[in-house]
Amino acid sequence: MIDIGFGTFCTSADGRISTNHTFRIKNLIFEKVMESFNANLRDLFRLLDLCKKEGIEIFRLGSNFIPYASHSLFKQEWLSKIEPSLIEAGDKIKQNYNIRITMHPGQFIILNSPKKEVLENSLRELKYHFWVLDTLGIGEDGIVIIHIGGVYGDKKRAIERFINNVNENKWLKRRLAIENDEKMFTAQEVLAIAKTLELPFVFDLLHHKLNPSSFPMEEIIKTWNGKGIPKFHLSSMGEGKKGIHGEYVNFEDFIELIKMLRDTGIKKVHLMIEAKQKEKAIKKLKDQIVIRNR
DNA sequence: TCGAGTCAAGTTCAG
DNA sequence: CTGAACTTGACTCGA
Repeated sequence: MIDIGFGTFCTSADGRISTNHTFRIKNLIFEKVMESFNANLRDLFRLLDLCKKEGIEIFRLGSNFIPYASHSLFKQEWLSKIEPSLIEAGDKIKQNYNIRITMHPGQFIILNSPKKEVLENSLRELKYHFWVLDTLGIGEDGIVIIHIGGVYGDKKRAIERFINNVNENKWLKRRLAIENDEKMFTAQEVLAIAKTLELPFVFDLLHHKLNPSSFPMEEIIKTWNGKGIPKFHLSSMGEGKKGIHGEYVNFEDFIELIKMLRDTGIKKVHLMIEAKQKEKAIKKLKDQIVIRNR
């Protein structure tokens, strides 16, 4: 039997608690940053309490935690004013919670873009993510997950660019993890990149089903060697519209992933449940597992 | 107070 | 050519 630690992200199911408070860029001043940051910090602990209560083992911090922190108009000295609160928060997390914290920046982070500016912006954004996790004192398993990026009409070149850009910015390897996406890069392709760069591979079942390929699951698990408990994304298709995350996870999808994992002999995994109903979706899944095992 | 429209950023593809 | 989708909803305005 595989030991499964479930994970949730950014907000509570009712949407009332969020680590993604923000404001409009035209209103960017230090006071607005602090207002959102303080709300995000307060809600982070509310969410960590919720996770503790629900037995959730992994939490994804929202990328808006410090709004516009990587924007060119954001003054870097503001970060040094925020730093003490983050260090304090990190201590509090270590003392009171046993939870893994990760991040997953948005679709704008593209390390294989042919445009110099896009690459630079992406690196700045990733640097901010690393800084947050480092300042909180989060361990090595606090990964930052991204997709490979665009294809630009030549996938081989696009992959080469990704590999070169990571190799030219070696600091990325400390926390970077890569994920297969639902359109462009299959699990098979991401696995090859992960092996070349020695990056952990976060396998996403829904993306794999929309963009299938064949690969040995043991190889995916091997990419996690020394980088924490192997992490997977699990979600189900929303009703009607394709590609959109559903409210809950279909039990069949859960079973499908577990079947893939079972034969590898892995003992423990983290499953990030990407469902709109967040902690409620986890609860429902756990209930179904209990019923199934009865 | 609430629903609708809008929001920093890239890229792709359905329609 | 446009809008919507991915990461995630949150904010803002006007009725």
